[in-house]
Amino acid sequence: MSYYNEPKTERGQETLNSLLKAAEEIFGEKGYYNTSIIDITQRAGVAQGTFYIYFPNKKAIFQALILDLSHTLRKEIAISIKNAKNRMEAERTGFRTFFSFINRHSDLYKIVWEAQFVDPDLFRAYYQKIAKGYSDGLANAIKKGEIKDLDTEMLAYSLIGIANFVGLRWIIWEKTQVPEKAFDDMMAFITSGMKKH
Amino acid sequence: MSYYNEPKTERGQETLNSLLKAAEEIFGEKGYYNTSIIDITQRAGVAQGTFYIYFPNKKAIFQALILDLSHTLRKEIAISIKNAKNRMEAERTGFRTFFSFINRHSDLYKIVWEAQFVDPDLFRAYYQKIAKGYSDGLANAIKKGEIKDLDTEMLAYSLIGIANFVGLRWIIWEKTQVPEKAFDDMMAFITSGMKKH
DNA sequence: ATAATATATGAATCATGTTTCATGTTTATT
DNA sequence: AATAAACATGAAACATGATTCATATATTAT
Repeated sequence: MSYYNEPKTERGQETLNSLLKAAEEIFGEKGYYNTSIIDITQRAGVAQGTFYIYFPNKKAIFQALILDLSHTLRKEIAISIKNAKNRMEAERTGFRTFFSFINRHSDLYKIVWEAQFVDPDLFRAYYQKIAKGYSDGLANAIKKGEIKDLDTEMLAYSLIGIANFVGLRWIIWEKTQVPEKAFDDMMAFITSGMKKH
Repeated sequence: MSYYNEPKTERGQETLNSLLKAAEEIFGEKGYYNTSIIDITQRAGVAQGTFYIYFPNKKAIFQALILDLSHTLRKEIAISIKNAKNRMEAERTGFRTFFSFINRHSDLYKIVWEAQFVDPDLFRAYYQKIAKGYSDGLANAIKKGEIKDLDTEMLAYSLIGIANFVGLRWIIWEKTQVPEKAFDDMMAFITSGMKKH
């Protein structure tokens, strides 16, 4: 299931890429509703009509971006925590990767949040998929006795919430890294919240 | 500083109230950008032009709603935690009040999140104000030795993040209360994350 | 080289929505 | 009761932007 028309030639693929790249940039800058097809095609360097060769409508390119983001982010985090020795180490590495990711893609961070208004079901699916993977990892850690036996779904959403709002405070608003002291304290808070006795 | 023209008569005050109420409902249902002035005036039962007697433009009524929400929510939480015996009890009560509030105002919950795209500065100010009050309360608890000495701003944003995403998962998406087991586990997580040794 | 397919163009077509304004009605003031 | 100030109306002016389409060019297959 794809939100765009698969190009059959090299040239077509390049045009599609230009459109996606332009859309990502401008949606990140001005938001979905303040972005016009003209904005996108102009930055991509193609005519207005060309847009509709690849996408049936404006919403479709937004949806395509969300899917792409979701995939890239989850993959990047999964790879980064692959070799963690235990759950606590996985959490620390996962948070680092997430912050690094939104640092490099602050435009996509905004895109995901706006999805709540452009396509609520997709927004929900996005977080549900992340939360599902998170929950499973936590359930595993509980089985191994690495952390307390708490409701894993609640825990997943809590940790996602922490990541999002701490990221919002420093990376999105301040355009800086999360200060080391804040990061360490955050991990201390999470760690003692989850660890046994 | 106000975003609307103060009515001088009883009749004017009623019309203003109708407009605000209608806007709150429709913004919550369809989002800011999918709501037209016609939608608002129709539901309020007044003519299109009447809107501009009270608000200079569409954005202004949205901003007025945010300010109103911000004020009501902070006040409600402040009152609810006034008589808490200690910080942990204040947290538990504060979370309960927050969830109850968004349960009664799920439309306003959506309005605040959309503010990020309609008026980013106002969105930021909204959370900064909440975070500031939260931080101060936490700093006080640290001084009293009730909780660990952690970066209070980080802690404030983390707790706001937890509340928002757990609320999103159950109250907004599922339209139910947060299950008791999840709520208790959430408080257990937060409590052991903050308490000393 | 020719036909078939894919890609590209941009002006025209729809569709919508914000804001203004000339005019009329209601309420408060004297 | 007369006058001024507030409030209300809805059609017109103004602005924008998504989508379609007839036409043209480029690429691939035969």
